[in-house]
Amino acid sequence: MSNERYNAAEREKHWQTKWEDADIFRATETEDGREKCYVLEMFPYPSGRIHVGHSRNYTMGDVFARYKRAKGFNVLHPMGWDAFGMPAENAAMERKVHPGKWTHENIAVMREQLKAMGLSIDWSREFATCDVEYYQHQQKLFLDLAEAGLAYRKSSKVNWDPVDNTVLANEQVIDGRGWRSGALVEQRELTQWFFNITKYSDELLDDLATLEKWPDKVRLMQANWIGRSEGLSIRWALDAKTAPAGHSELEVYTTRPDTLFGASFMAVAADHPLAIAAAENNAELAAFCEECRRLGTSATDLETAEKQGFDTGIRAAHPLDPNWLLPVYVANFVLMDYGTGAIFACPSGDQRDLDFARKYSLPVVPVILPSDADPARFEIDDEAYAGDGTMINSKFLDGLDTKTAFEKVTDKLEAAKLDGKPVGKRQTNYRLRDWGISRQRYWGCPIPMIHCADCGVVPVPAKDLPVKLPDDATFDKPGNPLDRHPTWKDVDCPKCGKAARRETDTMDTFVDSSWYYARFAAPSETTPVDPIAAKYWLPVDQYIGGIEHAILHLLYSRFFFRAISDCGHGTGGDPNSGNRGAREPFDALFTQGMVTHETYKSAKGQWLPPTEVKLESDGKSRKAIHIETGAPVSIGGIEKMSKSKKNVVDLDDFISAYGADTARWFVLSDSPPERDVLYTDVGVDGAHRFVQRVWRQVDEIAVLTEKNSTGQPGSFGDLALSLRKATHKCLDGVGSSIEGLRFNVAVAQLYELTNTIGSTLQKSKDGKAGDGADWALREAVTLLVQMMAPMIPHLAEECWARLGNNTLLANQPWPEAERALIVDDQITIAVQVNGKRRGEVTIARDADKDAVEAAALALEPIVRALDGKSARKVIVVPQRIVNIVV
RNA sequence: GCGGACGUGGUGGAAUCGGUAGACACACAGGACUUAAAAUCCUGAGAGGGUAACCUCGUGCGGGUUCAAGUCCCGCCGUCCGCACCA
Repeated sequence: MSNERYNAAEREKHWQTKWEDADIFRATETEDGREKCYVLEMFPYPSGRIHVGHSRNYTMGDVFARYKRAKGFNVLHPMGWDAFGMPAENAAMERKVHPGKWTHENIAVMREQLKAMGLSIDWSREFATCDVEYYQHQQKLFLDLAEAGLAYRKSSKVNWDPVDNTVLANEQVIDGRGWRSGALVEQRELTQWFFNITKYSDELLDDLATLEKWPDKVRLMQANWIGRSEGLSIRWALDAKTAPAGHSELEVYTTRPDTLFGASFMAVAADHPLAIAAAENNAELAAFCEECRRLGTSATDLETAEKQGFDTGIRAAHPLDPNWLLPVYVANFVLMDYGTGAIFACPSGDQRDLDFARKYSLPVVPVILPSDADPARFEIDDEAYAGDGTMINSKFLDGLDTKTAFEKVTDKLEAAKLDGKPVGKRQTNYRLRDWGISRQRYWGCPIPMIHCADCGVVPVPAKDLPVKLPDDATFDKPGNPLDRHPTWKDVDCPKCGKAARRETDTMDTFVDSSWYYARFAAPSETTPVDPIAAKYWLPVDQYIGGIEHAILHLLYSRFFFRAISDCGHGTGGDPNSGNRGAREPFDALFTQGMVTHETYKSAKGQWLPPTEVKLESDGKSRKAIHIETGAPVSIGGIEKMSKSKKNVVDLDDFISAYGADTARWFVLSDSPPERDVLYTDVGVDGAHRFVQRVWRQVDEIAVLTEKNSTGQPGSFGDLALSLRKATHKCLDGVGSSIEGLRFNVAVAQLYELTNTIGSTLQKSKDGKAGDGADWALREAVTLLVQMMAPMIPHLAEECWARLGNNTLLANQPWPEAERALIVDDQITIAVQVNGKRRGEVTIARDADKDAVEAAALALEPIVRALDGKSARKVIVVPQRIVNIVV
């Protein structure tokens, strides 16, 4: 017995080189007879280094890709870099390093880290979105979208830092102040580029139903995000005595016209034209509107802020009762972006309206009676009732149900006239807004447009692409480096030839990630998306990434792929014919959980990395001290591994200590993949022990069986047979677990088989194993190694070789389980009395109900539990359970 | 604030369709091997009661549906994710 320890560091490198030399992970260009399978993990932002937290996503994708390859699929498993973005520009400002240099250095490090994990990636297709070879195509896509009217300019709000004179991202606004300057942030209007995603609202919503391999929760979140609603727009006449000049009506959108008799006030956004007009000669109101603008642009801030309003003094006439005048407020919770930027409020039916009404002592009239409420006693206290019911206090609607009332009011208001036009109009509304893609930053894809004083906005002619980022930009101060570059924006107008200026906005990085998966199909093509390759490879068969992308990235990608397809860049469909090609980019989606880790803080409140902390335990409580200073360290909460909290375990450190296989095994073990997994040293030790244990086991069995490795014996003893059954059941189970991405279950099944092999091996060594045991052992470890191969591929190769094979395991087909060994003729099912388990019966698998019932009733514990009483009813679910009801 | 999810032993979790709750692992305890330790191997264990056979309770909390609920429904509590310029 050799029994040497498996040297992961050395052997992993060895097998990675073998795979690379054999070039086995390179995908074919197109069709090769096999069924295709495109496996993709959301590509990383090159932030610096890869930590164990990142590695989980890639490991999962890799297990799936390797498994599918073994199952005979033509697998495409590429990798690239989502390489534009703010951190590079921040690094440039802080460390005086060019964003491109910083990014490419990070990529170089991270590429090596990913390679050290032994991923089955086709590296020949790698690209970074910040390279002109990629973004030039994105510029072409932009031009085509603009041509098709899908990219356009309009005014919208940004967070403005008045000290740094720069636009801030939402995450750069902390408690209403700029993160660098500390200045109070204000909203400012800028003309910016937008993609017309709302044109696709209905398609994006309706097609969610076809995404059967997406998690329901993601589909639901997207549906709510799009937020299609059927409602009514209503024009309210303004009281001429109180309205500002030129304003005679106020249009609101509502999904609940049935509650119109519960209306108690109107509210408009601070930027609503009526608010602006009213503020002109009302300084207090103007100040209030200014205050609303100071909240910045983030929805979280706007909606969690205390509800505040200001009475404009304007009064609006109720559309169903011209003598009923309602006050018009400016309210900080009404958003200009949604509907018409104005609402009528029914406090009894909407919590936000109710809170507001209570605060400003406005009337609260209940108009809907819940079906289970007592009409005499029903009243609204501090909880609004938004559900359905019977109309009350609503004149001609009284007694109707909510839906009928909706129809009746709607019909009436559609027929009613104000200034000769209908008061009400049925309208489908969406919460989804067009996608603003302009960023006033350097490190992004330049928008290929030119501003000419005479010709207006002129697209850069396709022949003049790419519009390259200048290398000699300066990053010493805030603001847009493209805008202040001395010469870059100077260009001649392509139309009239006069001096003009380039667009200095760059694109949102979400644009980069909205089509990269299509580029992977043919990453060197001269057109953005090669229709032949795309038609073959798309859609992505299995997409894997974090749940945090459930809405934006995935929705943008679904939109962008449709939009570019409709401009002729998709999978070869013809937008004008019935065949529009593939519409959805991702056929199956899996959202994986994060790797979490404890956090540590010094007495001064600084985050400390785990490497600088020593943990001590006296069995009951745990203490942490700072290794260098010996100072006490407070142990904080368990949070997602992130650079900012420093609770990361570097992948290089991990691999040099334990090897890539241990890392892979660890992140797959225990936690279900869609849930978070907690990183602990003891958990890692456990994973590492397993890797070593498998190696020992294979080594021992190889030694034990190499002398007598004869053909399959004619008969097997009980022990050999039960090992064979365990092995083939495991094979069946692991296959379907990987297929269903239930990696933690696959891991448990492999542990179980290893345990069975271990005990059989022990008996064999003791000479008590009986007929065929050695052969069964060899079969078991051989299949074990093949099953482990997708998860811990290096060790599997090593074991494969140790078992005498001179082929690469990565090229072997997935083994087939023997059906006869999987199905038992005898099964054990539980027997309950009144739902409580009182015994179990072992019976032929195909026994009929009567036989099962008879056997169950004859069981000694059942007879005892029945205690002479006769069964009232016996429920027999074949192959599942017997329940005797007395 | 709005939208979405999750909650099972000391710990991570399993239970694929409403059908034996706690697979598998970690930690722990006892034993074997060893001069000793490490490593390895074996055994034990949800809680409570009982010499034992066995009994009772038990999947965040409170209700409900069902022969049967971790699983379905209603309400509550807690944690996490997203909210449009972080990626």
